Amino acid sequence: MNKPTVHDIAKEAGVSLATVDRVLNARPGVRDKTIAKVQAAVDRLGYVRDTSAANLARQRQYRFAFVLPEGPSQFVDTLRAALAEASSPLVADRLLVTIVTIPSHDPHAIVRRLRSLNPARLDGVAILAPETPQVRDAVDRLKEAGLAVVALASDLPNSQRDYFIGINSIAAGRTAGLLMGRFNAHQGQVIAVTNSLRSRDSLERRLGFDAVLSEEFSHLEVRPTIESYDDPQRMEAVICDAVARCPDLVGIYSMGVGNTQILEALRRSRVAGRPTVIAHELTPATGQALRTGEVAAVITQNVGHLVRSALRVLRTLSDRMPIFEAQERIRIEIVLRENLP
Amino acid sequence: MNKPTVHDIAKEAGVSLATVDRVLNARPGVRDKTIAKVQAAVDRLGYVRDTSAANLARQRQYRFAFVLPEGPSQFVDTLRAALAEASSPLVADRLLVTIVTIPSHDPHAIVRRLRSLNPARLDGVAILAPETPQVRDAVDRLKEAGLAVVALASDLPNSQRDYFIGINSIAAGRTAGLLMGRFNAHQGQVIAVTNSLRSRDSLERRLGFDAVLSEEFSHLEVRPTIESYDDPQRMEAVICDAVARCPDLVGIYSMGVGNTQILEALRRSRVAGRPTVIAHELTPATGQALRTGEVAAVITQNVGHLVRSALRVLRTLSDRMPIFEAQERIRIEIVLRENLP
DNA sequence: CCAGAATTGAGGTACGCACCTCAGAAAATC
DNA sequence: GATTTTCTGAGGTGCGTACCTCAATTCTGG
Repeated sequence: MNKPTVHDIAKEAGVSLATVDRVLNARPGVRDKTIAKVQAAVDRLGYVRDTSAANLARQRQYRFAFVLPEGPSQFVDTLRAALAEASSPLVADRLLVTIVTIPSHDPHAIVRRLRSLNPARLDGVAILAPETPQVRDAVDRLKEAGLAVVALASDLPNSQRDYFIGINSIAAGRTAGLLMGRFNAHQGQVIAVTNSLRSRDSLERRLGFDAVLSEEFSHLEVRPTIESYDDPQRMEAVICDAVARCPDLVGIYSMGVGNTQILEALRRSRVAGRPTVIAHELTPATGQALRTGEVAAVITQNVGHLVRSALRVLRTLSDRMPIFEAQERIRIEIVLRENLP
Repeated sequence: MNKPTVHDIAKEAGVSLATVDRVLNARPGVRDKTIAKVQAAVDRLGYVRDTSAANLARQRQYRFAFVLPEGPSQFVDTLRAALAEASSPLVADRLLVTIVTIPSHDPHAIVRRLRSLNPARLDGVAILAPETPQVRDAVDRLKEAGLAVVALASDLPNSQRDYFIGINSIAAGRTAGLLMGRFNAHQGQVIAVTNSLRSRDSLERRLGFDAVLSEEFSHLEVRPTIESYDDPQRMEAVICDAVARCPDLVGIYSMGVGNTQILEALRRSRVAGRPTVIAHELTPATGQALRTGEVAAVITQNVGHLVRSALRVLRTLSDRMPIFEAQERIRIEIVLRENLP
């Protein structure tokens, strides 16, 4: 009737509490036959460990670090905000989250920062960093120290990270491509803009975008990617130039950071016929642009889910429990003016 | 350094443990001045009640009922599945969920079922039911019995329900309208199909859909809604008829249940030029249709979030804690072939 | 069969909190 | 100032689990 406890298991299995405890917590010194007896009793009674009591008893603290790039980035800002929001209920849940800021572009500095993390004082790390060999090594070191490591938003596929929390960039690019194609029935040119194609995410988005356009929307011609290299002025100049060069520009695909500058440049250059702008990441700027109609669609991932999922996965990994994949899959969200959150 | 406990509060406030306990649990018999002292100590130390320990101590069980319509509905099926999926971690969290099935269309039977719920054995109820005066009354009765009540997926706006977990139907309809307009640059007719416009959700979706089309896409003409009244054969006949009548049909908007039948009818009637089909609710059938290209877009809500959000809200309400709105807002999701989960 | 090792049992303490009792202190009332 | 009423303190118990110790029992291999 009531929830069975360890005592019930002990009675049911005909062993002592100590043995049940040894089995449940995978402690050594129990014969296989006895383990089986206890397991059977657990199954029969449908015993589930009471996590509240367990956490209380073991004085468990989940100490996680979130490693996020510094610098003005609306995406990272929203991420930080989401993390801050999520952390009020955390305290009550024995979760201790620290945020570690890393420089955006200096791989060595990133690695220094990662090495400065004390694995003895930490149970898990969530990392949002560009993939470089140095970062991979640093991640592997954390893994070897026994920490749970998840990649956040941007995957580190060749590292030992336990899990990736985020969306598939190629699929995100394909989604953008599909929208661009469906939104533009007539032929014309599309330009794609990013901060830098060295970023794997931008590259993959572009790959997906191009693939869909060439498979299905051959009436649209995609120009080579314009890179701005973190320079707002350059961004503006290059965009104005490209716009001028394209006689029948129908679409602009903004693949990464710098949405604000792109929008600014567009406002100044006064393109005729209002090209379809599709951007990534829902931020205050892109949200506002959706409202005014300057941006037709935003492809994004819900940062709230991102953060909560990362916390759940880190906790599950720390407990060495199986991860419930379906719940952790972050969806590629399409935001239009009418379904702004 | 460490998390402060009630003992720390007692020391800090210069009172006994018993008094701290009285204040924290709002028990009577404490002078205002003393309450203030304890509050001050709580604030100063940043004390947060350890919910694990608290729940353990008070033997708390959250007993919730989910009231869901019976009958073959892919949406409700996925909802049930999501609920089943969500409930394995629940047991460990002192959550006890029962599912109550109600007939879809008989308001009196629904009410009988709702009345049969024993408020003494329940802490909260999540209800997915069509809004009728009888249902409203039943909800109000539950509220008066002290239960937490949330409306699931479909709101019960004029009842005393504490919260609505779901998406705004008008906005969902507007989103569908915007997509329909953007996907079809040329003029033509659009037909809208639903099971019944008596359902408030369908009605509101239609309102939103029409509003956007008439505001922005006047080149599209929306025909009066086709209703099928739960009859697959009728649905097919009516659709075939409508398709035949529309010389330049460019879009079909499926507002509610019956997506499978609509698709079936379309396959048979072999409409020329492949109209843009936009449907609601992501189910196995609509997902498959997205893959094959028969459906251009699906407007949906994530049932997993729906269920988890409902559970969170019910628990929060039972604890008489404030709800963190931003986290509970369910997004209107647009699913295309490329961002299928 | 016996020594040594491996396994098991009995019991305890602790975690942080809820809830209870009862005595004693402080305040309010007359 | 005496008496009632209202507050407060000290202490205890229990929730379900983790983790520890020590003794008792069972199992091995020789």
